This record gives sequence, structure tokens and C-alpha cells, in this order.
Amino acid sequence: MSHVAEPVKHARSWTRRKQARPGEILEAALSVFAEKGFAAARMEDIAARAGVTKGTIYLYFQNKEDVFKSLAREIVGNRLASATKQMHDYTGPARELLIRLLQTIDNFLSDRERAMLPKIIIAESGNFPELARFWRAEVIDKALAMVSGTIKRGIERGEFRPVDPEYTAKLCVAPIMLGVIWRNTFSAIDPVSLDNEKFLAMHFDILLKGLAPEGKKP
Amino acid sequence: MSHVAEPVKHARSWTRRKQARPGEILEAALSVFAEKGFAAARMEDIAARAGVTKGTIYLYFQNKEDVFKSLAREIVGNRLASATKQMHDYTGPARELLIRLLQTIDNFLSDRERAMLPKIIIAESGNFPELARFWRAEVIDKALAMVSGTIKRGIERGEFRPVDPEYTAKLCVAPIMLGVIWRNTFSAIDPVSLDNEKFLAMHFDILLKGLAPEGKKP
Amino acid sequence: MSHVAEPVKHARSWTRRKQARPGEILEAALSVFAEKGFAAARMEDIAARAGVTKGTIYLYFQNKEDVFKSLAREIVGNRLASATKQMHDYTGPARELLIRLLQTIDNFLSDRERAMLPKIIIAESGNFPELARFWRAEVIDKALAMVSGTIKRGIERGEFRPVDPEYTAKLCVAPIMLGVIWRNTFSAIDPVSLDNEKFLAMHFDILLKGLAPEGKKP
Amino acid sequence: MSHVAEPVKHARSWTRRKQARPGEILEAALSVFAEKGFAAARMEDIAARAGVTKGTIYLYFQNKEDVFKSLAREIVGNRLASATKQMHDYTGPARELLIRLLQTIDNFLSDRERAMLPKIIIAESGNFPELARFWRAEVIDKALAMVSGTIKRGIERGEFRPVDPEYTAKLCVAPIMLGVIWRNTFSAIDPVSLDNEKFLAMHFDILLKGLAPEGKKP
DNA sequence: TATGAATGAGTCTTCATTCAT
DNA sequence: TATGAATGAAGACTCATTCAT
Repeated sequence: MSHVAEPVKHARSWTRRKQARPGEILEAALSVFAEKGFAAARMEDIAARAGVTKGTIYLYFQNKEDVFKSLAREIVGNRLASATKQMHDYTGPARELLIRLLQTIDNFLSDRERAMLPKIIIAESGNFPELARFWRAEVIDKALAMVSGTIKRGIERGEFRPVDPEYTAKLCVAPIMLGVIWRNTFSAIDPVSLDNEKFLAMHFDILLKGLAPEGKKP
Repeated sequence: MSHVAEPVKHARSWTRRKQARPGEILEAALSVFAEKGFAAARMEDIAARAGVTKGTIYLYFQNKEDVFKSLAREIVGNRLASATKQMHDYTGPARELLIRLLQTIDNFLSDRERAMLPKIIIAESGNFPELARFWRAEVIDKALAMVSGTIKRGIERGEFRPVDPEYTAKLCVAPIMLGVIWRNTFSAIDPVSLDNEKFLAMHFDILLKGLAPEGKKP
Repeated sequence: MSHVAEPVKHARSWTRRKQARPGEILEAALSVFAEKGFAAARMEDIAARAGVTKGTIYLYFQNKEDVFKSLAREIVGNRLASATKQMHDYTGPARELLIRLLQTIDNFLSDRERAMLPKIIIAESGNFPELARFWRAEVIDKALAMVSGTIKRGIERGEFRPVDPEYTAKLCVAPIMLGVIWRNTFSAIDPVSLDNEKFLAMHFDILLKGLAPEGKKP
Repeated sequence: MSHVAEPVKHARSWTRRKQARPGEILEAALSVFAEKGFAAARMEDIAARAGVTKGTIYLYFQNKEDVFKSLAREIVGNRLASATKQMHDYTGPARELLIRLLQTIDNFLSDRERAMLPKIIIAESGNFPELARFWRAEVIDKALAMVSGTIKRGIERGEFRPVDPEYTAKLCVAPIMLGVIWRNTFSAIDPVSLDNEKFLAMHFDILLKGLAPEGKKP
């Protein structure tokens, strides 16, 4: 699971794949940016990891910043929307939905590709405020809205005791985020650190007990 | 020429230079590194923010990396130890101690100076694995040990239901960490976002209820 | 691989390629070189202006320099010779011939295509001394020879007072050159600047008076 | 008189001369730009010819374009103004003034430093329209105004026959300009080509005769 | 013939670091 | 101690040129 710079060897080395290139480059860029940060990432490294040379990147992107921004936009992209809809149709107990939702978020963020993004956002928010804004609006707020909506429903249905849904949503997500960040930050220095399964299970356990209405067994 | 004064040779690399070192440089470095990350931070910016010129920094530090590492070490430094001792002497209920402990951690991390460090660690763990290792060992593990120790005590005293203390400690700290990161990441784009008081209060409320032994009112 | 067609190998370096060569490329090259100079001219711009793609240029020319040199040679090419002969057959008064000759030169240089060449020569003589030499020998000296020949004839016929024919030839041509350069240099910034008709008429007027033998009405 | 890249060796090699640097750099830049044109000129060449290294240039100028523009502005600078005033005070015959004026212009342009500028303007007007505009307004139009003013005076005083002063001014200046350009363009390929003294004398001779009132000996 | 994706040498530009003062 | 002019290695970016199709 270590992200050492080894050029990805695609099927055959010399066919032209105009369509595939940008995606490959973004994928390579993601891992380099996540490793080094924006400033320390070298275009040549990105190119090498994508199996091309410097110049090729500039066929598809204006410059380093463009690669970076495209990355942030493309990676989230599609799946978020589908996740949203899925939740809306659900009619069962809020407790179950909440767990499922948080698990979806965890899955979403644990995907090898996307796991690096929170780190990038945190690291580069100072250099790219628009990036922070974009992510805040397009991803974080949307995800939090889904969670807080579920909590609100739970309160209405009497499954949860009355709590502030917005703040509680953040509390629900916090351990998930921390887990992602933790794994990204410390994976290189101690590979086994955190059993995510167990960690999540405990989180859900304590959380649901903590949200249970007074006098009721959760 | 022979009469020129020897440039100050610091005891190689990693020693503390207590007397002469202007803390202003480290303070300035902290804010610049937090804003830009290591690579994008310019020595001239640090110098300017410290009110000196580039050259002066090299009187006290070997190079940029030395500034960065010194920073990470010096900033934590003293206060952590004192906090540790304070906890050991405490004999009251674990619930109270836990809250107090978490509040201390929050205070520690919310200090204007130190708030930026988690962000730096996250951002630069890829470029400076030793830094991650140092922080993990010197700060995080120690802090988590205090928390998990308290939880263990609470379980022994029957205040908490039986849970894995190590994992629970992380769950306790997660929202605090997230709060710090959140404020650092999004403060520039929406200044009011998170009422930390309220956020913590809710965290403690849900957490304690979640940890309460079965059938007992927390 | 063995069945691949041999790339077209032009007779090394400096031969004319009459048949196949799309004059459009040279024409396009002329305007781009005139606008940007040799170094700043991009092959892609030339290709675009010629309605082909970069690769195509290399079917007809070895490289950028070859395009440039071909250009300088081809553009002058044919018409100069014809102009020369025409002059030799003339038998009327030198004054009339001189005017006609200068007007021919002006026409030659004012042609949309060729107007840009003096500028190119001036700009690139440093980078391409052979170009300067070629032009000096093939165009300038020949043109000046025609003019000075006419002046010499005029002196012999008593139409002009005795002057140095070579230097006078340059004086005759100077305003024409300056007009061409002027229009090329300043056309973008003030479109009307110079009425060439009037400018030439005045030049001829002053010149002929200035060359008239003492005591004679010109 | 050949402009080979030999680094100028200033008095002592290692003293700091903050004030002198920019001027030295501009001087070096002038000769490199004149030789190669803007695009082909390498910052390293300019630096070498100024006896410094690349980086030093950026202490004084923003970038290559800034060097170029500063150059165009600084070089003209002071002397033009003084020349203007000198002419205004003159009260003698216009013919004499005209000659003196043209000679001043020739001197101004023949100065080793400035001789390269017309070539640069011509070559780079396409890439730097503002430069062309600046020079047109600040130098050319002012110089032409002085000449045409003198001609107008000459007409009023009956020394010249009635001609359009603006166009005539250009005709007066044309050979001077052409001489400067000629020397710059062909000096490398035939060093003796043009005796400027003689060329100017002939120009004045023909010009004054050409401008003399009808029936009057000039 | 023609294309245009890919290459990589060549430049500008930045900035950590040095050092004479 | 402190300065800041100067250096030069490093990296972003461009574009002439190649070559598989």
C-alpha cells in the first residue's frame, strides 16, 4: 500500500490513447499531490507515474494548477449524486439509515483514489482557497446535509433524543474523517495502526447509545 | 581571511539552542508553514514576518528543514509534560477527569500558535516521515495514552461500560481534532462556521451517554 | 519496420523543390516571421495559417530554418530578373527612367507578400548572416546597380549634375525603404500614417530638382 | 566593432555596486537584443555580458520583458529633451539649422549604444506594439516635429520653396535612418560599406538644392 | 500525403543558501 | 549579530521535431 513512484505500465507501450490519457494523468497526479503536496510535486514525477513525459501533460492541461483543480473536480464527480438519491428513497428506521449512510461515506473516502483528497484539501486550503470553497460546498456540505437530515428524521420518529442535527452530523462524521486522515498520515510509518472495521463498529455503538432517547434501550 | 569570525556552528543538526534563538523566527515560520506548506513557504516570507532578513535565519538554523523540524519540536515542548503530571495526581471520578482532559487537549490545540501544527503534520507527513513519527510518538501517543488511561480507570470504577480503551480514546479525540482542522481549513472562507463551545458540549454529552453502563443513568 | 515508406529526403539542404512545395506554407511563414521574427514564430502558427498541421511542413522542409531560408530565396526569385531586363532595353531620358525604376522598386516592395521582407532581413541579420549576405548580393546590390546605372547614364547625358552614382542611388532608394519599413512597423498602431503616393511624388520632386544641372530648370 | 559575447570586466571583480548594476545590465541587454532579437536573446547571455549571473538580473528587473522595456525607455531618456531646447533658441538661417539638426539626429542615432535601437523597434514592433507606440510618440514624432518646424520656418523666411513640411521632414530623415539600419544590418558582412560622412554630405547637397526656391541659387 | 500525439532539449524564473561587509 | 547582493541548482513550461497511423 506504499505509494512509491513506479511508472504504471499500461497494456502496450506505444499505442495512442487520446481518450485515456487525461484520466491516467489525473490519477498519477492524485497520488503525487497527496504524497508531496502541491508545491513539492514535480510535473516530471506526475508524468513518470502516468507513464508519459512532461510535455504530454501540457497537451491536456494548461499548467500544474489546472491539473490540480481538474483533479479535485473530477475525482468527486459522479458517485456523490447517486449516493444522495439512494438515501432519499429509504423508508426504514433512521438508526439503520444513519449507519448505512456513514458506512457509505466511509467507503467513499476509503477508496484508494479518493482517500488522498481530504489530506490535499487540508494541506492546500491556504494556497487554493477556491479549492476549499468548492469542496466545502460540493462535497462536505452535501454529505453533512444527508447525515443531519437523517438525524432530524430520527428525532421526529422518536428514535433519537432531541439534539442539534447539524452539530451532531459533524460528530458522526468526525471519526470517519479522522480515520481517513490517520491512515493517510501514518500508513508509511506504522502500517497496521488502525482496524477500521472495529473502529467504525465502536463508533456506531457509542454513538447510537449516546443518541438514544432517555430511558430507552438503544 | 584569517581574522574573520567563525560562523556559528551549532552542535550538529538536532540540538536545542536555547539561549540565542529568537523565538520570533519559529513563530513566524509556524504561521508561514501553516499557510503555505513546507515547499511553498519562502525563507524571505518567514524572515519578513519575523522582522529580520533572510541571512539572519541562517545564524540560528542550518537550513529550511532545520527551521521546520525545530519548529515541530519546540512548539510542543514544555507544556505537554506538565499536563501529563497534573492528570496523574487526580483522584476524582473518571467522567469528570475525562472531560477535563479532553478540554485540556482542546485548549492545547486551540492555542493560536499550536492550532496550525496538526495541519502541518498532515500535509507534510509524506515529505517528512520522521516528523510524523516524532509527533506520533511524542504527542499523539502520549495524549491518547492519557485518555485511554482515564477510560480504563472509568471502566474499572464502573463509571463506563466495558469498551476498548485505545479505540475509544481515538473516538474521544476525533471531534476535537476535526474541530481544529476544520477551523484551520475553512476559517478563511467562512469565519463563523463552528461554535467550538457548543460543539464540545454536545460531543461530551453524547459521548458520556454512549459510554454509560447499561441501565444506568449517565 | 521494413515496409514503412521512406520519409521524403530532399536533395540535401539547399535545393529548390519546385513541384510539390505548397507555396501556401511559405506565404504563411512569411507573414508569421514578419510578425514575430524568426525565434518567436511557432511552426504551429505557420501551419495553422497555411491550413495544414505541423507535421505537414516537415514533408516539404527540413526544419524551421529551412523554411525561413527557402522563404527568403523563393519570394524574391523570379520577378527581379524580369524587372532588370526591362530596364536595359529602355532608351528614353534618364530622368523618366529613374522615376520609373524607383516606382518599380516601390511596387516590388509594396506587394503585400514582399513588404515584410526588409523587416525580416533587418531583424534577423544577426541570427542569419548568410541571409543578409544573400539578400545584399541578390537583391539590394542588383537593385542599386540598376539605379546607379541609370544615374550614371543621366550624368553622361547631361540630365543630372555630376554626383557619385552609388551613393546617390542609395539616397534615391532610402525614402522608399523607409516607407516600407514605416508602414510595416507602425501600421498596427496608426493605420493611416503615410500617404505613399504623395510621399513618393514629393521625393521625386525634390530629388530631381536636387539632381538638376546648375542653371538648368529640371 | 563586432559584438562578440565577451563579459565586460569591471574594475574589481567582487565589490558590490548596487547602483551600477541595472545600468550595466541594460547595456548588456541592448547589445544582446540587438544581435538576436527579443525572443532569441537568452537571459544568461545578457547576464554573462554584464558580468553577473542569471539570478542577479531578477534582482533589478521583473522579467525579460521588463528588461526590454526598461531598455527602450532608459536609453533615449535625457538627451532628446536637451536637443529640443537647443533648436528653439536658434535664430540663424533655416538651412543651416536644418543641417545642424539632421546632423544631431545622425549623431544621436550613431552613438554605439543607441544605434541598435531602431533595429530593435523595427524587429519587435509586432511583438511589442506598446513599444512601437512609445517610440513613435516619444522619439520619432518629436524628432520629426523639430525637423518639420525648421522646414516651415525656412519656407516662411523664403529660404525653401513651399513644400509639405511633414512629408519633407520624413524625406530629410530617411537617409539617416537608412544609414543607421544599413550599418547595423550589414556591418558584420562587409565592414566598410558606407562612408557616413560622405553619404550625409551628398544627402544635404541634393536636399538643399531640391528645396531651393525656383530661380534661386541655393 | 497528412495527421497530431508524444517527446525532450532549451529557457525563463524562483528561491534556498552563501558571504563580504 | 545582521544585512542583502549575488549565486546557481531546480523546476515549470514551450515548442521544434519525430513517428505511428
